[in-house]
Amino acid sequence: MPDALPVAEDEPRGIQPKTARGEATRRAILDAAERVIGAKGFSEASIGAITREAGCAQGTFYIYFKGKEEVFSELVLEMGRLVRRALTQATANIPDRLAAEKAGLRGFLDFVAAHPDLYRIIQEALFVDPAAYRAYFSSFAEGYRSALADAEAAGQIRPGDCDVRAWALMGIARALGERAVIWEDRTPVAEVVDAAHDLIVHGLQPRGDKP
Amino acid sequence: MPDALPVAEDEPRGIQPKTARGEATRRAILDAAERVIGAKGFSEASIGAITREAGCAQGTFYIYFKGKEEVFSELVLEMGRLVRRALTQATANIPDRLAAEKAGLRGFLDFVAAHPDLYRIIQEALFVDPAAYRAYFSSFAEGYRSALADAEAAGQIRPGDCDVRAWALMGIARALGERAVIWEDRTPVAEVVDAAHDLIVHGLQPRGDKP
DNA sequence: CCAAAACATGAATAGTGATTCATGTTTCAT
DNA sequence: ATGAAACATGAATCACTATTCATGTTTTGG
Repeated sequence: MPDALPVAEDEPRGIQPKTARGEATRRAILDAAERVIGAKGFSEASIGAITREAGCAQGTFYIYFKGKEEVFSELVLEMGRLVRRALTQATANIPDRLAAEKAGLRGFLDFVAAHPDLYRIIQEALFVDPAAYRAYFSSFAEGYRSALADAEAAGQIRPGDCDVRAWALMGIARALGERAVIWEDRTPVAEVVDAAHDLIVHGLQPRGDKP
Repeated sequence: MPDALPVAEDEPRGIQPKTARGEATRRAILDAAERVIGAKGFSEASIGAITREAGCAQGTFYIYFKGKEEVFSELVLEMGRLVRRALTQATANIPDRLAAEKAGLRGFLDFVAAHPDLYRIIQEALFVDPAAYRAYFSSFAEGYRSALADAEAAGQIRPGDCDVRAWALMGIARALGERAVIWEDRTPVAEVVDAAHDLIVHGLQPRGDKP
C-alpha cells in the first residue's frame, strides 16, 4: 500500500474555492441564485440569469457548482441552517414552553419577512430536491416533537400526541409565514403572533369547561 | 352591423370537445396529467409521458389544451372544486363550529389520502400558475374566516382574530395532510384528527386558568 | 519577479421536449 | 348513405438553455 491516503476525494462536485477571490465569486453566485430562483422559480431561473445577476460569465458558474441542482440544494441547506439559528436565538433561555412557543413564532415570522425567497425555495425543493425538502422539515419536526415531550413531562402543557402537535404547530407557523410573504399581508408581526399564540395556548373553546 | 353576435369567442384555448369520443379523450388526458404531473412534477412531466399514459398521440393533446400550463391550471381548478365539495359534504348540517372543525379536518384528511397527487400539484402551482394558487387558498381562507366570524358571533368560540385563526387552522390541516401524503405517515386518520382537534379546542395550556 | 495554480471568459455544443402540421380515420346530421 | 365536421396521428420542427472547453487573466508562494 502507498503512504497517506489522498483525503478520499468524495467531491465530484463543483470545486471549493481556495483564494479570497474565489470565495467571493462563489458567494456572489450563491446570493444571486437565491434572488433569481426565489423570484422566478427553479426552472425559469436560467444559469445565464444567475450569472448575470452575480456579475460573472456563465462558465464561472461551473467552477463552483456541478450544475443547477447543486446550487439549489446548497441553498436549501443554507436556509435550514439560518432558520434553525434564528429559532435557537429567539428561544434561547426561555424555559417555559408556552413562552418559547410565542418567541419562536415571532422569530420565525421575523426571519421569513427578512428572507422572502425562503418560502418559494423551500416549497420548490419538494420537486427539485425531495431529499433536502424532507431533511429540512424532518429536522424541525423532530426538534419540535422532543421539545413538546419535555414540556409535557415537566407539566408545562397538557398531555397529548407530541408528534401530531409538532406538525400542527409547524403548520401554523408555515401558514402565517406564507400569508405574510406570498400574500404580502401587512398585518404587524406582533398582532399575528398574539392572535396565533392565543389560539395555541387556549384553543377555540368558549369556556374553561373541564380541567 | 351584422346580426347576432357570435357568442364572443373568448377561447383562444384548446377546444371544447363536441362528441362523446372527444369528451372521453379529453378526460383521459386530464386524468393522465394528474397522475403524471402529481408523480413527476410539472417540469419533469413531458407531454409525451402524459399522452402515453392517456393512450393517445402527442398531437391529440393540443386538440384539447393550448399547452402544458393550461392542463395544469385546469387541474388546480378541479382540485379546488373537489376539495370544496368534500369539505361541504363533510360539514353539512353541523351547526356547532367546533364539531364542524373536527368533521372538516377528517374530511380533508380523507380526501388527501384518496388524492395523494393533490399536494404536489397545489404546491407546484405557486410556480406554475401563481394566480390559481392564490385563488385556491383565498377561497378557503375567506370561507373559513367568515365561518369563524359567525361562530364567534354565536358565542360558539372565544373571541379572537378570525383572519389569523383561519390561516392557522388551514395551516394545521395542510401540515397534517402533508405528513400523511408526503411523509407517508400511516397513523390512522382518526387518531390524528382527535389529537389535532384536542389542540384546536383546548390549546396547549395545562390548566383551565382564566375564564 | 516568475512559474504554477486558481480563477474567469463566453462562444460553441448538444440534448431536450414542447409544439406544429400534413395526413388519415371516425362520427354525425340529414 | 354521404359529405362535413370532429377527432386522431406521430414524425418533423424549433426554441431554449444547460453544460463544455479552449483560451486568457489574476493571484499566490517562494
